[in-house]
Amino acid sequence: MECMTFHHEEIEKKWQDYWKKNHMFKTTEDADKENYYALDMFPYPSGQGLHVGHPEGYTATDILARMKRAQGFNVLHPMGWDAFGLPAEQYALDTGNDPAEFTALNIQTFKRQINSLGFSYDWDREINTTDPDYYKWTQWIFTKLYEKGLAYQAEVPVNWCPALGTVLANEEVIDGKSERGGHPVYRKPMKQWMLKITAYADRLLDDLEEVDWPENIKDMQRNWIGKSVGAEITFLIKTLNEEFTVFTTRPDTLFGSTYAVLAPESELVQKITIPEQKEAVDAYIEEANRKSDLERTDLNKNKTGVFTGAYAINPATGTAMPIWIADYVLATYGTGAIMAVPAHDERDWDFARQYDLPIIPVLEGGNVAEAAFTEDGPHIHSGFLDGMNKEEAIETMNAWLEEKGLGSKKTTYRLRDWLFSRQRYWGEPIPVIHWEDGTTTTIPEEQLPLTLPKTDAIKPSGTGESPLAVIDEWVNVEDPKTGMKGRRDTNTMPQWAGSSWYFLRYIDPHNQEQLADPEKLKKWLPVDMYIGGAEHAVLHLLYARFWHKFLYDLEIAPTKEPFQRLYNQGMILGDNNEKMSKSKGNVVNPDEVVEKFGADTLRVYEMFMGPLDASIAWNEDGLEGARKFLDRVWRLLIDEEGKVRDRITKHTDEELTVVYHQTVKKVTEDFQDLHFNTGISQLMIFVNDAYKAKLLPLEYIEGFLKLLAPIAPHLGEELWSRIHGVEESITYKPWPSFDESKLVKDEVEVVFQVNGKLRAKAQTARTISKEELEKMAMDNEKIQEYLQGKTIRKVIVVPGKLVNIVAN
RNA sequence: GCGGUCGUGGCGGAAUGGUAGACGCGCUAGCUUGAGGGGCUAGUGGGGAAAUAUCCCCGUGGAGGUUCAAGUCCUCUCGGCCGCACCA
Repeated sequence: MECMTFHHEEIEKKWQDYWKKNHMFKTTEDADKENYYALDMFPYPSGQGLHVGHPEGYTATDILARMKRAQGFNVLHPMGWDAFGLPAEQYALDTGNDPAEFTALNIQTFKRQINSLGFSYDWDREINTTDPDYYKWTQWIFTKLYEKGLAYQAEVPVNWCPALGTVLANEEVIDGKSERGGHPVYRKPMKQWMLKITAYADRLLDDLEEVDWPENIKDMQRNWIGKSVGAEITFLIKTLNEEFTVFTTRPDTLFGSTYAVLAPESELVQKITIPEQKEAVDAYIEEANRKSDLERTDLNKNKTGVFTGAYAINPATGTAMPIWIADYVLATYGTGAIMAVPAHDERDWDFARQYDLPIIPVLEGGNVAEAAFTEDGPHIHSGFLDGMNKEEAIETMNAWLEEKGLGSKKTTYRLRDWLFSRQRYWGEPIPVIHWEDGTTTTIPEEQLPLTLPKTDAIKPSGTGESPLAVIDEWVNVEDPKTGMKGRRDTNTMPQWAGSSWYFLRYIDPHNQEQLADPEKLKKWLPVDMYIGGAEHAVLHLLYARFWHKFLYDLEIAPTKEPFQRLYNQGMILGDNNEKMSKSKGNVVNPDEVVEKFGADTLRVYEMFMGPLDASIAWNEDGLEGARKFLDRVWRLLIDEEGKVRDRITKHTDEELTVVYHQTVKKVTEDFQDLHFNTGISQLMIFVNDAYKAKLLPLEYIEGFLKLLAPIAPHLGEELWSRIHGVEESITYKPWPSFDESKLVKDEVEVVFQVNGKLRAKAQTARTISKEELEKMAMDNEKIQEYLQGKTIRKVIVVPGKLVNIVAN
C-alpha cells in the first residue's frame, strides 16, 4: 500500500530548499546566450496575503522562464513589491503603527506564499518601491522631469474631505462620499504637481503599432488618449469687444452653425450674459455645479441649457448666432465651447429641437427634420464649399480660416496631464524645496534619496496638506551656505510612480551610481513577456510607457517601448461564478490548497482551467483532477515499493514514438503561445498512451519530464532525480526536440464524403497518392451505394485526409 | 450610444475552411473481490430504427449567404462580458 502516490509536502519542501541552496535561479548573463525577460506585474503586498488569482499569471511566466532556461537562454525572472499605498497608511492611521513595519510584515507573508508555490524568481534582484535605495531613483526621475519642464504645479480640483481632513484619491470616493466613514467629499481647487504626459500623447499612440499586445488593450489606450483632429475657430461676440474659440472636428459645417454653446463653468459667461438673463444663467450654473458627473452624463438624456442673451457672429455667413450655456458642453474638453451645427450633429440636433433653434442643412442627403445627418455628402448652402465632399471641404475650410486669421487646424486629446501629487505620508516624498524668496528647487542627485521621516504619529494635517506638513524638523530647511529658509514640498508621489520604472531596476538592482547601467538595459530590453491583470490596461501601462519614453529621450532606456509582448490573465471567480470577495465568502486561500494538494497541483489546475485570459470559476473537482493527473504520472514511473518501474527501458521501442514527438511539438508551441490548457492536455494524452505501452523508453520519459517540469517543477525534479538515481536538477537539462518525420503514423484514417456529408471511413497509408485515394473512395461499397443512380460532377481529394464526391 | 470581445455537451473547455465535442470533471458499466474509497479498462452530444453487427436524422445563440465542404469566412439579428461614455 506504500507510495501509491507522492507526498507533496515532502518533495516540495525538499526541492525548494535545494533550489535555494544551489542558487538555481540566479540570473545568468552569459555573453553567448540569448536573453529572455519574463516579467510579472509586481503585487501590492496587502494584509490579506496572496489570493488564488495571483498565481495564475505568476505560473504562466514561471513556465516560460523555466522553459527558456532549458532552451539555453539567459533568463531574467524577478519579483518585487509595489509597497507604497493607501491601505498601509490607513492601517497606520487606525492603529498608530508604522506603515513600514506593517509593510515589511506583509512582504514576508507574500514572499513565503510565493515561494511555497515553487516560482523560480531570482531573489537577488528583489525590488521594494519603499526602499530608499530604490525610491532614490524614482525621485531622481522626478527631478529630471522637472528639469525638462515636464513636471509643473497647477491649481486643479481635487477631492477634499473636511471630515477626514484630507484629500482623497478618486478610487476612495464612492458616489460623492468618502469610502471610509461616508463623509461628504467636495471638489476643491488645490495646487498640485502635474506631469505633462500630454507632451507624449502622439508617441504613446503611434508606438502602440510596435508592440505585440492584445488588440483590446491597445484600443483602450487609444481610446484613453482620444486623439481628435479638427480645427479651432474664433468667433467674435456681437456688440461686445470679446471673442471665444471653439474646437470642432467638422470645420466644413461652419456654414450650418446656427448657435454656440459655452460650458457653464466658462469665465466668459459672466462677461457676456445680458442683465435680463443673469438670474436664469446663474441658477443654471449653480444647478450644473451641484450635479455629479454621473448626472451630467448618464442621466442627462434631455439636454438643458439657458440663453445668455449674447450673440456671436458666424465668420462664414456673417449671421448672428445666439450663445447658450449648456452642460452638454464640457469645460474640460477642447476649448469648453462649441459651434453648434444641429443639422449634422446629434447632440446639437437634440438641443436645437428642445429649444427651437434653427436647423440648416449644409450637406446633401438625410432629412434634418427627422434626425441629424452625420454622414458624408456634397456640401450645399456653403458658399465656396458647395459641391465638395467632407474631406475636401475640411481642407478648403481650414485653408480659408488660416488665410483670414480666423482659426487653424488643431488636434486635441482626451488624455489629461497626470495629477502626480498625493497629500499622503506613505509615498515617495517629492524632492522639492520651496524657498522663502519664492523660488523652487529640486534636491540635487547627491542628496537623494529624500527619505520619509520616521514618526509615531501619522495624522492628517487638517489643512489638506499631507501628514508630513506637521513634522517640523523635516519640513523646515535652511540653506547651509546662504542661510535662506525654506520648506519642503509635503506632497508624496502616487503609487503609480514606483511601478513606472521597476522593470528597469530589476536589470541592475544594486547600482549605486545610476538607476541602471544603460549597457545592461540594452541587453535585456524590451521585456519579452509581461503578464498581469487587465485592470492595469490603461493607467499603469500608460504611465510606465510614458516614463520609459522619457528615459529613452534621456538615452538611458534603449527602446521606445518597455514591453514587447503583453498578456492579461483572466480572473479566477468563486465557485458561484462571482468575483471572489470576503463578503461573498467564496475566497479560496492558496495556502490551504498547497497544504492539501500541493503547489504543483495548484499550478497544473490553474493552467488547465481554460485559456489564460478567460475568467473561470474555481472548481474543487477540477483541482482534484489536476492532482489525479500528477498521481498518474507518479505511478507511471514509480511502483508500489517506491522503486522506479522496470518498464522504463534503454532499449529502442517505437510504440510511443509518434505520440512522443507530437507531444514535444505541441507542448513547446503551446507554452510559447501561452496555451497552457492545450499543452497540458497533450501531456495527458502522452500519459494515457504510456499507460498502455509495454515499454517506456528512457529517452521519452526524460523528454516528458522536461516538458512537465515547468508546470509541476517539484514533481519534475523528484522524478528526474529518481530515474537517474542521483540528486540533480532538471532545470538546465536541454529542452527536448522533435523529429518532423515522426509526427504522423504511416497508417492514417481517411474520410469519404458524398456531397459534403461523411459517409465512410478507411485506413490507408499516409503517403497514398491522390489518384489511388480517389479510386479507393470510388470502390468503397458504402460510397457506391450513395452514388447509385447519380452522376458524378466533381471529386475533391485532400491527400492523406479526405475525398469528397459531388454527385446528383 | 460607441469600441472591443465572446456565445460549442450536464460542467471547464478542444478544433491551419476538411471526421465537431480533443483533454479534464461528472456519469455508466466491467475488473481489482469484505464494504467504501482509490485504482485500471471501456463507454458517454440529442433523437430514432434494430435481436445483433450496424444504420439513419438533427446538432456549435438565431436567420440568411459564400463554398465541393462553414463552429471557423461574409451580412443581418439576439444575448453575455470588458472598456469608454454629451470628447464637439
